[in-house]
Amino acid sequence: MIRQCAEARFWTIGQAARELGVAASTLRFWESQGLVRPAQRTASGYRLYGPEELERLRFVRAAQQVGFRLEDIRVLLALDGDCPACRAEVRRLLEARLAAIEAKLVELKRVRAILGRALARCRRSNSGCAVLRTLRPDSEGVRR
Amino acid sequence: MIRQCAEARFWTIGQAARELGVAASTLRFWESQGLVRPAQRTASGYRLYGPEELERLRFVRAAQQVGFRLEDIRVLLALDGDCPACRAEVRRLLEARLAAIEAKLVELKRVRAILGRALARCRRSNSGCAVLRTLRPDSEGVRR
DNA sequence: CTTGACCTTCAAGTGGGGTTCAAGCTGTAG
DNA sequence: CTACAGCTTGAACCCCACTTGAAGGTCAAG
Repeated sequence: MIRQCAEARFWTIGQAARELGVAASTLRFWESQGLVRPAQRTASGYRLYGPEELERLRFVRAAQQVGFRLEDIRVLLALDGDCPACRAEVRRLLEARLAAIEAKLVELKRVRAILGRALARCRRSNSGCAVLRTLRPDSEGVRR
Repeated sequence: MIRQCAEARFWTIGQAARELGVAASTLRFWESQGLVRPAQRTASGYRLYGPEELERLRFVRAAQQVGFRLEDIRVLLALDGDCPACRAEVRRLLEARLAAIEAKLVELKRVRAILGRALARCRRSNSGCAVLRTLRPDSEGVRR
C-alpha cells in the first residue's frame, strides 16, 4: 500500500478508481484520451494521483453523468481558468448540453404518448394487439 | 425500372428505401438480422418487396423510432398474430419500453436541474465559471 | 454499344466508451 | 519465502446499427 501523508496525499489507480466508483481500467482509458494524467509515478511505474487529479477525475465523472462526451469534457478541463474567453466557452458548452437535453425530453414525451396510445389500444383489443397496425409514426420526421 | 401493376405492386430495394427514408444498405442489414425478407427476387437476383413487406418495413422504422432495438422488433414482428400469448407478450414489450422511457425522463429532468444550476452560477460569476467546482454529482448514485 | 444508375455479395470499418486478455513486474501480509 | 492482490503495457474485443468498399452483374436511355 502507498503511504498517505496528511500534506501530500496520493492515490494509486485502484484507490482512485474505488473513490470514483469506476474501474481502474477506466482511469487508464481516460488518460489515453487526454483527460487526466496522474501527478506522478512511483519508481516502479505505478500511477499516483494527487488531490487535484482526484478533483479532476470527479469532475469527469460528474460531467459524464450529465451527458457530456469525453471530448467535450477534455475541452472543459482545458478551459479551467479565469480568462473571459474560457468563461464564454464554458457557458456555450453548458448551454448546448442543456439544449440537447431539452430536445431529448421533448422527443421522449412524444414517444411516450405514442407508446401509451398503442398500449391502451392493445389492452382494449380482444383479438390480437395488431401492433403492426397500431404503432405508427404520428406525422413529422424524426431524426435518429 | 421495375414495372408496377395496380394489383401486384413491387418495390426494388432502392424504391423501398426511398419510401422509408433509409438507405438501401439498411434494408439489406435488416434482412440479415431476420427482420424483413423481400417477397421475391427477379431472375437476376434483385430483391422485390410487396405491399405487405413494405408494411413491415414501415413498422420496423416506427418501432425503432419509439426506441425498440432490432432484436425486440424481430420478436414483435414474429408475434404478429391473434394468439392470446402473443397479445400478452406484445403488451409486455410495450410496457417495458414505456417504463424505460419514463425512467429516462426522470433521469433527464434531474440532469437538466443540475445543468441549469451550473449555468446560473456560471452566468452570475464574474471571475471564471469554475466549472470544475460547480458541476457536482448531487447525491444518489446514477447508473449509466 | 456505351454510359450510368442500380443492383448483387461478402468483408471490414465506424463511433463511443469502455472491458478483457496475456504476460509479466511490485508490494505486502503472514 | 511464499502467496496473492495490485500494478504495468499493448492489443484485441464488446455492443449496436449501420456504412463503406471491392468486385462485379443488370437495366434502360440515348
